[in-house]
Amino acid sequence: MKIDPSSPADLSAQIAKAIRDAIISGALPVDERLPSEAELAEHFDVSRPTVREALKRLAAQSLIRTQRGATGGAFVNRLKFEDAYGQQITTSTLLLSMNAVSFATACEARYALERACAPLSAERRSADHLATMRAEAHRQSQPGLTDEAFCASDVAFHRALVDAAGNPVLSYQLAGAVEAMQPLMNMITFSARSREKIIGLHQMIADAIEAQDAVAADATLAALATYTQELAQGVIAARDKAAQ
Amino acid sequence: MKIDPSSPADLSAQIAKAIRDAIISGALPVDERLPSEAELAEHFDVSRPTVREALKRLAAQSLIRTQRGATGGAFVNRLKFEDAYGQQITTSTLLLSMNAVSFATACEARYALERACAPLSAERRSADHLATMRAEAHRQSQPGLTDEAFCASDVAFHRALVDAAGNPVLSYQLAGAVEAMQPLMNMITFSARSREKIIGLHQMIADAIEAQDAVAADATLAALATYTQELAQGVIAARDKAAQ
DNA sequence: AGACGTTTAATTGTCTGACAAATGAAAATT
DNA sequence: AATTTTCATTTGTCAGACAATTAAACGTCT
Repeated sequence: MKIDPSSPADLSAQIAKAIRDAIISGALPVDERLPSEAELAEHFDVSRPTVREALKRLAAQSLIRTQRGATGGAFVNRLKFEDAYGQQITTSTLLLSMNAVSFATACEARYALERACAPLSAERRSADHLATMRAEAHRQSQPGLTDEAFCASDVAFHRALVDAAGNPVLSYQLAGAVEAMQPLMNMITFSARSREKIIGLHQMIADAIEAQDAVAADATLAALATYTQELAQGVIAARDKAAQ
Repeated sequence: MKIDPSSPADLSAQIAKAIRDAIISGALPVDERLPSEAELAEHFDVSRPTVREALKRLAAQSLIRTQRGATGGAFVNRLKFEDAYGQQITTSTLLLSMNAVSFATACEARYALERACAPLSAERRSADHLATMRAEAHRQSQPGLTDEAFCASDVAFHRALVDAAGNPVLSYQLAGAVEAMQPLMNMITFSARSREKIIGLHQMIADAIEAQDAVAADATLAALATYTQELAQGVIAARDKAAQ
């Protein structure tokens, strides 16, 4: 293969793209061993450091893994949902923080997505997921909980709700949406009363899921979305007032 | 700063993580210039190639951009929705193809997500988005269209439907779900009759969105989901039969 | 012959030093 | 003052070397 040396892009970026395309197209199947760095360098007519930079780019996307030793090398990595979660969360978090995405926009997206899988969760919920939801709701009611811990438990609750749908693709898609919201949620100071109301809604959601009542679950999620927006608006209004 | 040389992880991975954490935490704001490669090498007590491998990892995630020249260097990149789309699509596509995700699972996730934003699309649709949907529906009715072109137009139609919700976070989340489905959809051979039915449903969706009728849009999307699953089941059944 | 230690070859990880290319700033020239 | 030239800085690339790791091949002893 040849690489265009007159292209404006870095050689390592071009090589990474070539290998990435081969992986996506299926030309390089999972667990296939790539040629050694020395062979790749000769093949693309570049030096080994350049090849290594390309491989590191792919490793950063979890597309390959490397192993040292006699039978080592770079192998096409089976992308796990777990790996994809991490990347999704990093990307989503940065997208929200770097693009001045409003709380309202992010919150709307989050609850729209959650409501999408609520009917499926109601239909398929296992005892495990229900137990997790109950446990988190109970944790949230404990006194002395910091706002951060409350938010973390909130994320765990909603994560269980989403996982209950039993669709890994949905879980993966929503992981970013829910977890990326946490830094924004952490800005909210929860009063005892607002916590009480949220916990009450959480319990209602758990009840609806347990009863396999999709309509009730959807309605309660909608109420939670509305209430969360109200809380945030209060915080924003107070902050704006203080800024004056 | 110091890097643990006894850690099992590569030095470049550790350095990349340190810088990535600094970006995520906000310690390194957008457009901030990182120290030069030579300075980073001295700072982390490693060689320049090692620093470069770390920077390439970050560049692969669009976290930094680099520029040559006197005032060049590596800068913290403002992550654009556009960049995030690309990564999302790549990741989602590979997740589906590498993990033997069934068509049913992927399809369910896709339509669940789409139905989540249909009410918002109905409420906020602009003339632009409606025009795109109409144009794609019309393109789909043209004779002589290959299955691939039909699928591509299908993606464009649904993309417009999602974008009509006017929520960039939702658009970003759904881009992966919809586009990653395309390779799976391309496996389906569309008969003239099935195309006709799909186009009819598309037109009904466009009508509902235009009329701002969220309920009708949701119902039609549900019908489309069911029909798509039926088509796929037919293909799978035929394939299994041929395999015997 | 079989179990166990040793050597060896292959491969990635890291370092050093060097040069090319780009680029903006400073200096020189018109 | 405007333009050109020079220069310093920084990234991009290369060549070569050595260390670390690993599994297979080889020998040795029982």
